[in-house]
Amino acid sequence: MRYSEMFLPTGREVPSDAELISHQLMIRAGLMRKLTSGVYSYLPLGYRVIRKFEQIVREEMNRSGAQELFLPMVQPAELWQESGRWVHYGKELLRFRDRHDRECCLGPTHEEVITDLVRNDIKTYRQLPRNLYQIQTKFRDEIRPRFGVMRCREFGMKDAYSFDMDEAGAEKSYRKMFEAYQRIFTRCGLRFRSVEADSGSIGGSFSHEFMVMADSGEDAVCYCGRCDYAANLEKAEIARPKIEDADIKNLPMEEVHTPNTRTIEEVCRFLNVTPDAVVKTLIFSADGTAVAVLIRGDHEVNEVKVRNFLGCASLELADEEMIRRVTGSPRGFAGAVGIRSRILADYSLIGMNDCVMGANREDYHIRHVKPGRDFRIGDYADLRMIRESDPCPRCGGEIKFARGIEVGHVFKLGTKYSRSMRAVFLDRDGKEKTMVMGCYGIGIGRTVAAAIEQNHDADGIVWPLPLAPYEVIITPVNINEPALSDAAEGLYRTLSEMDVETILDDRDERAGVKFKDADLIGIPYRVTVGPKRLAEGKMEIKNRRTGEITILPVSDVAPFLSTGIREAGKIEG
RNA sequence: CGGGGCGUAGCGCAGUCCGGUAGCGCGCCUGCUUUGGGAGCAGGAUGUCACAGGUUCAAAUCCUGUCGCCCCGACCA
Repeated sequence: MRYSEMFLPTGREVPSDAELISHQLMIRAGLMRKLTSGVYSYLPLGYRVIRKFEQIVREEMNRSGAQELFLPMVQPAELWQESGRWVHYGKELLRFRDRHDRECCLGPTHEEVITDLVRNDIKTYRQLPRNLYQIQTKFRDEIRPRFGVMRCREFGMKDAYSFDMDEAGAEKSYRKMFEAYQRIFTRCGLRFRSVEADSGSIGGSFSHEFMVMADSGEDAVCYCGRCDYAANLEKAEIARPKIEDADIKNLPMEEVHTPNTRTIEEVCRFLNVTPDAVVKTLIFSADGTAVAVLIRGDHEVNEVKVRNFLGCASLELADEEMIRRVTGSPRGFAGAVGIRSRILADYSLIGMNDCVMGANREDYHIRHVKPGRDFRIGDYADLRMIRESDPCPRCGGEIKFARGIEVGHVFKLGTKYSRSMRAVFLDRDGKEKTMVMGCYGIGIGRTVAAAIEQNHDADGIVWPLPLAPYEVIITPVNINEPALSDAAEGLYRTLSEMDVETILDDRDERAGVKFKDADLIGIPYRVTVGPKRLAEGKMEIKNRRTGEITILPVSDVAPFLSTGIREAGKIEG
């Protein structure tokens, strides 16, 4: 493509509303523009990158045996009422009425539609298993869209759904997707990690997130330095500690006046104890019912774990009114002694026998509390966040923390949708069975943004070759010199004939401007056509990533680039 | 939704306190010079100062309301 004919508006200024580097560069490099909050247009250059990534996704999905189809974005309310999500899916589900006053929604995901499709047309075990996928626009009315295309409302997603006869088959389908995802992100040249993820109320450990590692990532993950354990922080398990029979104290409870001490730090300072001797009592409202969660003062509660343990749909910290009802005191002084609610305790409370707690009375705490003696704990469970000092739950090795961008999620659904929507089949002996499902997503735009987070420098984007919108940019230093212009045109023609994706920067601009733009948009190879080299019959090839310069005779340039690109493709493929 | 900030030319911003001719840089158009890392000179175009109402002789500026956008907390690809 000739640069002079392209719609490629680049910018020198950093847009004022962009925080993340990927967001800034996607605007500056002319990849996209915002239409309204959380809704973006892709410009030609950006769309080429999207298409490149989609193609890799397609190839690997097809290779895994999945079949591509295309489902509607507008969906009828009835399907969502059947699955129960019309009520349970929150405000992210954009609902509206059509001219006949029929309730509809924009698809935030497609389990309902695909399950409906499959239940109508798959009737026998002979038609199973199947894995169907699409690359479609989703709409989720996010509370707070941010970070450009990273968390937006309208976005492209590859979503796949597997249907199997039984658990064993579903596990096989899951495995295949997991491997396909590994190949996809490897081919893109991204540094990523698959981590165990929360699978919500469906249960099981069959959920993995694919995280592109980046400090700007919204997700925190931990991984073991010794074994291959890796998990989303909210999922990371903590082994039940062994009970050490340390010195068992049996001091009587004592209520102490502790004015102006609401935080753990203040209590510790006042009573001269360490945070691990304090027990925090957090009052949650679980589907409207009060539950007290006890956690050591130096730990943080993991709400996902609490929610999963209770199996409740909603879990939030109780409001002032509920706290008063169960503790009889204002927020900040809750304790387990005498509390009127169910009590859950984190494993770390096991063996504690002399702790400080709120007294359920304003400005008072109790010390020398002994769980079991002074109050009863309903259940012990793993309810806290992992810390960097905790050992690996698998091998006891050292746990490390990192941040990542969730670009993919593989999920075993079980029969959640197939049961509620009656997706059944007849098995070999004529018995009706419920299909076992899995679902598998990849954020298309988000992966592209994540690739930029990981691949940029002070001058702009540094595309991994498989995602680059063009592979080569030819930069004649001065378009008004016929010799330079002709040589550049000649190379452009040769490369195009060799199917090398090339931009010819034929703009009547100064060399500096062209170099800056080439760097900004991140084309992997730049061929500079300048007077000095050309007089010697040579051209200069610069590698965007390494900065390495190769000087070759004119006739060798195209073959060099073509084979270089092909080789790189082979390695990544 | 709760808390904070912003809205002035295509982009980045000043001007707002203290009311009085709407500005700067980049970009854009024309011409000449220049031509290997965002050129120089000369000339030029571009504004519903977010919107609505109010106060005033006079409002970008003061008052009230509305909308939009961004950032921090409840969700997910």
